[in-house]
Amino acid sequence: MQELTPRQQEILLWIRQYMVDHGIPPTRLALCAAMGFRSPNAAESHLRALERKGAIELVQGVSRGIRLVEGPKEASGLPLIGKVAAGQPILALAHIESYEPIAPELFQPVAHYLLRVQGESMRNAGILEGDLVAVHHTLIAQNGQIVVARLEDEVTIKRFYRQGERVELRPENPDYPVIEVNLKKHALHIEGVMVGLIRA
Amino acid sequence: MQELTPRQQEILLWIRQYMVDHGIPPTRLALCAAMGFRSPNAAESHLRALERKGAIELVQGVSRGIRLVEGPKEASGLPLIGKVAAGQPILALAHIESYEPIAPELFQPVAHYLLRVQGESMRNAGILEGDLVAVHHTLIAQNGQIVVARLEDEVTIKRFYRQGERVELRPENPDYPVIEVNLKKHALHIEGVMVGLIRA
DNA sequence: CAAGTAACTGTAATTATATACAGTCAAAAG
DNA sequence: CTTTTGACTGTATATAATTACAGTTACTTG
Repeated sequence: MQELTPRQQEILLWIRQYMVDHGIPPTRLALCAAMGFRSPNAAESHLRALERKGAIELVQGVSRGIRLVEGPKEASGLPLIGKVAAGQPILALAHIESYEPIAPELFQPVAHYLLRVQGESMRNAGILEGDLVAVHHTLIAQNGQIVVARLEDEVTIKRFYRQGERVELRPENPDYPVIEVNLKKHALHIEGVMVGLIRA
Repeated sequence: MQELTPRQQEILLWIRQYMVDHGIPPTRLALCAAMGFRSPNAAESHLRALERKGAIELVQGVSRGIRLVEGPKEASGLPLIGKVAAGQPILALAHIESYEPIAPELFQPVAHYLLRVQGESMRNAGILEGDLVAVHHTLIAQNGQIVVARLEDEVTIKRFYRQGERVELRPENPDYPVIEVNLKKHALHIEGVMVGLIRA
């Protein structure tokens, strides 16, 4: 799909909303009225442009023959992140293993991606190996929150505690060590906080 | 919605399919052609009957102004079961607290309902208080499976072990007792097995 | 500057579509 | 038996809706 002008984008959004509200696509006259045009031909013109740019499909000679071009499957699920390459953003396309049919809004705050748990370091928090952790992307965490942290090139899920320049990434399993980080010496990035879990 | 005749049901299904295939509702002429009518008025007639019976809504004077009356939300989610009354089936309407926007097929085998976990008896299995357990309805369980069991009037989630007439419902937390049941003396019903978990 | 695109106005013709009106026949229920 | 409902036929009319054709103005790019 090609780049849309602001006006075209506005019209596309309006069409989408109309379909949500009414259950059918709009007519040219409806679009004309909504956009304040004085001629239905302006509406027709815009629809033709949106079709040319690949945003919609028009069915010739069919009343309300407007189809939104569906986005790819990622529009309706959560990406499951696999191996994260050093230095790359976590949501880089190359890291996405699959999309899971899970509504992001199931979680609060909304989830942005899923990570598969490896190991049993968080077992006592009810987080088992193989579970999918739902993560809300944020750069800031509160003490006590379970975070996705990137330490050097390692991505890990731990409970976060910070005091000044000192950070502790605590496991929820006594068999695992606390990871202590001096922020003056080591790079530590918060990638997000855990907002939920799926065991499937 | 009132009872539909077989022909009306057939037409309703056809309308639904048309909308899936074309992204818009059908015209009377389209329905007429599909059903082999010689007059569009037969189509109109059926639509009127479907409207009267509450299966669709017709928008007067609007081309393709046909709306399927949405089924209740249960069509697209999993029921969350609340308090189960003695002697009543678990999926009785009165037990359903809400529907959660979770695809049943996320789990394998497919989930039929959700139960909220109460207490910490299954903590060491990563099942915490407040979690939603996804349950596949079945009357038969294997040893070692986590089941939803009904003992007298109590519904409980435990790990199932059976030997002859003796059943153990084992917690996953040493602070809780094993429940031993003699099937000759007490009624025990398996309501389903756990197939997944959601923490949201 | 010319050409192309975007964003419209204006008008009318053509086609799509819903609906009105009149009717028949069959089956079921009271 | 009568009435009602279901399931259609038949025809025509009125309205909804798309689209064609002609145009203007503003902005951007080569």
